[in-house]
Amino acid sequence: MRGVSRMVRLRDLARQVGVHPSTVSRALNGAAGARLAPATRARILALAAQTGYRPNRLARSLKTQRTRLLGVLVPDISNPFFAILLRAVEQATRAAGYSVILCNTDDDAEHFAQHLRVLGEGHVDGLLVATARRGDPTLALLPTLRLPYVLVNRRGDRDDEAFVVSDDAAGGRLVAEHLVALGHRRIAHIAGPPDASSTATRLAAFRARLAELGVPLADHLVVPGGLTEEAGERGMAALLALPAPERPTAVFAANDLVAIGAMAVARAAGLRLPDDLSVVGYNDIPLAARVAPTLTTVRVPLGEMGRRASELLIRRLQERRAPLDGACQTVLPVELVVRASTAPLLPGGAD
Amino acid sequence: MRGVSRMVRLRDLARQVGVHPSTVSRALNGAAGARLAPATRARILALAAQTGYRPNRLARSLKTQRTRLLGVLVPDISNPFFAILLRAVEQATRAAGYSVILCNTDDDAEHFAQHLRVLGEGHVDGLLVATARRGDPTLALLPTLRLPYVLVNRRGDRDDEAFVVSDDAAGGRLVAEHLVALGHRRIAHIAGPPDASSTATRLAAFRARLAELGVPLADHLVVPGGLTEEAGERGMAALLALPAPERPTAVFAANDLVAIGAMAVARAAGLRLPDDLSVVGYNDIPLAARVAPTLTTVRVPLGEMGRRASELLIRRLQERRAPLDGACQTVLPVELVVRASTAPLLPGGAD
DNA sequence: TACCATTGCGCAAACGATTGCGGAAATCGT
DNA sequence: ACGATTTCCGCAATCGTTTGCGCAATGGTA
Repeated sequence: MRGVSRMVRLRDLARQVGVHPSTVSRALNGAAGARLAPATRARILALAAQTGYRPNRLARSLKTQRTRLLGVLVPDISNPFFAILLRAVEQATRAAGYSVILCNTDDDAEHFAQHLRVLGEGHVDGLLVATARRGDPTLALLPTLRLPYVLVNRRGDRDDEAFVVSDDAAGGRLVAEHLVALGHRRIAHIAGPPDASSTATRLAAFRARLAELGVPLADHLVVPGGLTEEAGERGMAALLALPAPERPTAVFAANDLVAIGAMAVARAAGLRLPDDLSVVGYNDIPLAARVAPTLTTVRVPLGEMGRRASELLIRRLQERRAPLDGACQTVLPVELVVRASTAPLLPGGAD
Repeated sequence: MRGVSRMVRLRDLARQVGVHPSTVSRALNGAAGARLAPATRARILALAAQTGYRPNRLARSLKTQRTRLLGVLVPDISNPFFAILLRAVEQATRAAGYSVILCNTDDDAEHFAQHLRVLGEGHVDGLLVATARRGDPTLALLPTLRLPYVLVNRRGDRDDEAFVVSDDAAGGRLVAEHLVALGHRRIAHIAGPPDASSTATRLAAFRARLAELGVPLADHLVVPGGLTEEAGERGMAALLALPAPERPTAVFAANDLVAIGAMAVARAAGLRLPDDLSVVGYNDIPLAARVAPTLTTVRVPLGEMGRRASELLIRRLQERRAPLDGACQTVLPVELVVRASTAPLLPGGAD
């Protein structure tokens, strides 16, 4: 009705070849154990190729209950961290024959719930969730959709969920050790969202390791932040507002973007980096090696994380009702990358 | 079959209320001119709310031929430019009740064609294409899908296509004028893909304006590049390999990422920026204001572009077969943002 | 020739919604 | 109280596939 020539349907092929539609379906899908005369199959395939027949996915999906579409929920796609994660996910899922529906939540429960409502209406086979926040009641809606899902980068409240994350605790400890080894004693943190397991775990481990090393993290040197450059600016502004003797000599930022925002404000305030102030980021996005000074940070295997999560989800789609064994909960190792934004506390001090 | 309790269907509601499924459909869709007893409608709506009924989108889409899904094709989502564009698109389409299927093409014709094949199978209502490349034969597949589409950021070969782009010609001219005004005479360009209308148009206008100003662009100072930091590194390396007297005093990079890569290499080679070398980027991604030195660039209204393109596509979806009038081809203005990466040619020169 | 296996393919019922049409019931005017 | 309208809603077809079941040939064996 809508175009000049309607789309060619299975039924049309059947009529032209002179067989029943079901036969065409079997010929095209090469169903296992399809008892079908090679000659007929050949005639059908030839005509299909010639007419450029493409099966209607909607109809197929309605019947088979599988769409080969995956929903991916991320907080903010303009954040390079999630963009790179998404890229890896898209590549891995495409290789497996799936496409991706992108959902941006802005870390907002209402947006999250709204997306979940849409996704639950049957257009996706499974979910990849990078937006989990602990204690978020809307996260509990997830299991009610009866869709397989895998959490990525952030864990949720439950212990029986599939997830692929990186070792945030180890990352937090590495940063603590690095800064203390450089001689820093007044150390600050610009925090991420307190309810994201990734940033919360980092902070907890950072704090614990500092305490172990005899340099406890002062509460007033932990300022609230976020995941953006603006958050870094605000956080650093708060730290600079402290009386001079209380100001930190080193700052651990929730992520690289926050670190970059913080460095901009510090420099604008006349501080020399890293001499007057050491800054550490997190994630090692490509940019971290480009800013001046180049950023000391913790490398998270972003591509690996996206790929593993995608593969896990797809595996779980195939073997429905697979039990949740250890292979479904993955923690990937991280690595400290020392660059030019951190330096020993006292210039000239040997150790 | 698959869960404990099956999903509740239209038919189930009908049975419980004691009406025909078609009545339930009419009650829920509030069809215009739906003659329906308020009491029945109320009973149906109440039960629907109580059971948390959600219509099956696949079935609905099969019948109505509309999925409320849009395909978005971008070259590389990990490039902040496209990530930000995509974010704007996602926001605008969500507001209109559409979701987005993300397709990464890596500027590769084979990937593009592959995605197009999938998208043509009926899961999307329309396409937003940010990957157009002139002379690309696979781009000609686009109209064969019989799907409405809008090109964004890059134009194609045809004049009768809907598009929303920014004024690349004006951008190229602005950069030319800026650099010449600063006194530069040996000016280089690290090019983007020659078949992307955006970068090609910029270069052509840049070259033309330079010629008008009496500072023609030397062919050997136009080096091939790309859109990534690596491309910027390679491009700058090529320029630095020139004998010293031929080296440029200013470089216009295809985009901000390329500029950042180029600056890193230049600095590593011992050049002081901007004193020894001025660098101009393009797009004004958020990062451009964060690198050191902060980057002179051309601001492209990215959010506006994504929003306008989305709205245009959605409008064209609604009024099918709308003629392609002027409102379907939009060119958005750009603006030069002067920061610290460009400086007058001769330090101390008054003008 | 009769019988059984096997192969090839058609039939029809799904999947879960939407929608033009028409019949029955309610309402109205006289 | 009766015909003409109007209002409400059911019927059945449709969207384009997939798939269990079973009928008719075909081929092989006794």
